[in-house]
Amino acid sequence: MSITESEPKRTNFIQDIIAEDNRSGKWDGRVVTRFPPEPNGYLHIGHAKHIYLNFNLARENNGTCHLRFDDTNPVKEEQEYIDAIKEDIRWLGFDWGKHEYYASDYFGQLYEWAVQLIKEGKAYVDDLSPDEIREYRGTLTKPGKESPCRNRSMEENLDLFERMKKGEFPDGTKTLRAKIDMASPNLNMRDPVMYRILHESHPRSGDKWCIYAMYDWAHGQSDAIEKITHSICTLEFENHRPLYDWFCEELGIYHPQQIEYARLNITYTVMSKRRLLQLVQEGLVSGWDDPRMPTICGLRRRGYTPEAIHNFSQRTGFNKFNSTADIALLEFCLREHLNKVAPRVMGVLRPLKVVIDNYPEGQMEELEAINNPEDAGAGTRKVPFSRVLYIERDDFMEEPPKKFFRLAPGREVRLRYAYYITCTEVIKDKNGEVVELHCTYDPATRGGDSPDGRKVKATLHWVSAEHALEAEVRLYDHLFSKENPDIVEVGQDWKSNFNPDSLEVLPKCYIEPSVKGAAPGTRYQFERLGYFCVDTDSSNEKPVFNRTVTLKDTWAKIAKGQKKK
RNA sequence: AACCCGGUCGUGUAAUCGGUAACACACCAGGUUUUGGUCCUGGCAUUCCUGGUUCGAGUCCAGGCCGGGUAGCCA
Repeated sequence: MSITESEPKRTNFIQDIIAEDNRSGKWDGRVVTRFPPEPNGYLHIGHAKHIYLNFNLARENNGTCHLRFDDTNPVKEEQEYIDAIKEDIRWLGFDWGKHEYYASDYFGQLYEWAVQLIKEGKAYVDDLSPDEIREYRGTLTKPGKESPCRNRSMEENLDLFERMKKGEFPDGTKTLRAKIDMASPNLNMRDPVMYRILHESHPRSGDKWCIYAMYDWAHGQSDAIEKITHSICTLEFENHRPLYDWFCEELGIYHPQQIEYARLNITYTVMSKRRLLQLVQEGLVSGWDDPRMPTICGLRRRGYTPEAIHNFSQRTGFNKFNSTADIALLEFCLREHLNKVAPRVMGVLRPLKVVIDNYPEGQMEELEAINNPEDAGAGTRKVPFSRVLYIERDDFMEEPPKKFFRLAPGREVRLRYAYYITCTEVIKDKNGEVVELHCTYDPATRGGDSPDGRKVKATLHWVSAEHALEAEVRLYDHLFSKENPDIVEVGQDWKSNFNPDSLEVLPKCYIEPSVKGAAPGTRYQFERLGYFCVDTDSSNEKPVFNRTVTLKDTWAKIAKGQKKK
């Protein structure tokens, strides 16, 4: 896979740890990482960054990266998500090869290890209810107290645990707990639950089990089974590390190193699975793959490239404190890549009819246009020109303010790759709205250059009315109107910051005919406007384009400044 | 004093043993240009505070301040 490297790759504290381990021979030079998603939802760009981290760390250190589904909670998990997750990782360009694993495949080993801990007096079956467990746990400032079941005999624990497994007890009536320390200042060490009873069919293990391991009991042990060297997770698991270490030590098994780093946050969006699910369920967006969503499938549909996401992952870096990346950086990474690979094309989003009065009626000629000035190998194409054209409404102003270089009455501009035209007449409807322009063209300027050296200050994109393709174009803006969606008026929640203008549908746009028949996912730059890609809703009868991201727009910035004054 | 982790330009990161605070985005100002795009040039922080060690501290020590995480039979 080619990743554009526009700046030297910076190091990070995790790579430093790996480099040191390789120097000291701690893992005999092995590097094995893993991406451990829970199949209970779709992946988002934060996951993409984690995937990028783990697969790259493995690749750059001659190691391997496993894909392991953390499927220990059958209540929430589904096969549908497993398939979608695999598709997303492949699209990002990573390959786990034969290393596809499931925590559910380890249920037997986990059970045996639990029996081992019971035999050693390090785990016990507890009869406390969920409420009682919470009460016995104590609080952040007060130690917990021991369960009356804590000192059951080893034989009784063994018998009870086996009967839990056999399904003799209803959900929630018993748990297996590690016997550690109810007074520990770390709540995770106050006899954490290892198994709960769940009479629930599992997507992979079916009805074989009715006791399911908790995260802390399953995750580290899965890492151990797979001989992971560096188990990388997010900051909120920092408090779990002592427990991660405790299980491996007490069991006397292979002991990977857990390393935590800060999860990704981005301005003007939300990132938690819970919130993304809420947006979908409450119909604020059309689905997980709504092009406004920061999900991988949403970004894909929007027209993002894997390379842009990789570069963004690299540039946001890896650290141990919370921060929020500017969405402008993501958009920069996107433009940077698209600028190099997206073919140029002309499309008019808000059409304004232009008649070239001195151009012969019924005549058509094909003008040569460059496909990508950044890529000489991309070649050229022919664009049809005729007497009636469309230009962008924004490219004409009857009373142009200072610094507006585009078309105005009496003014001459260039039509890209075509001719210089001069506006001679403005036609308005009864409301005073401009509906049509009449212009004259200079035949000597064919191709867009004036032989007499005359200069124009603007070059406009255009499309021949008769030859253009009619298309729907969907414009997207940030999902939320505030940089930090959590800043709200009293009594409101984050959803009150949802940006009502995040989607604008333009049902009747005109695109040059060369894009006809382009498959969904095909990306273009519509010159002077932005990058667009063919949506999955598109058909030959009705092409649909998504605006992936705008071009940088200096004029919009100036105009905004003028408006303020 | 619950415990754990952390604090470097507006934002995100870098600075190997203690040795001129660097890069990118954003922003501002210019240049080039048949995309007001791209590209090019320039501008923009004495590292949370206070003290200490040292010829020398973003880096080491002490105290403070501020931020995040943790009381699921979720992961």
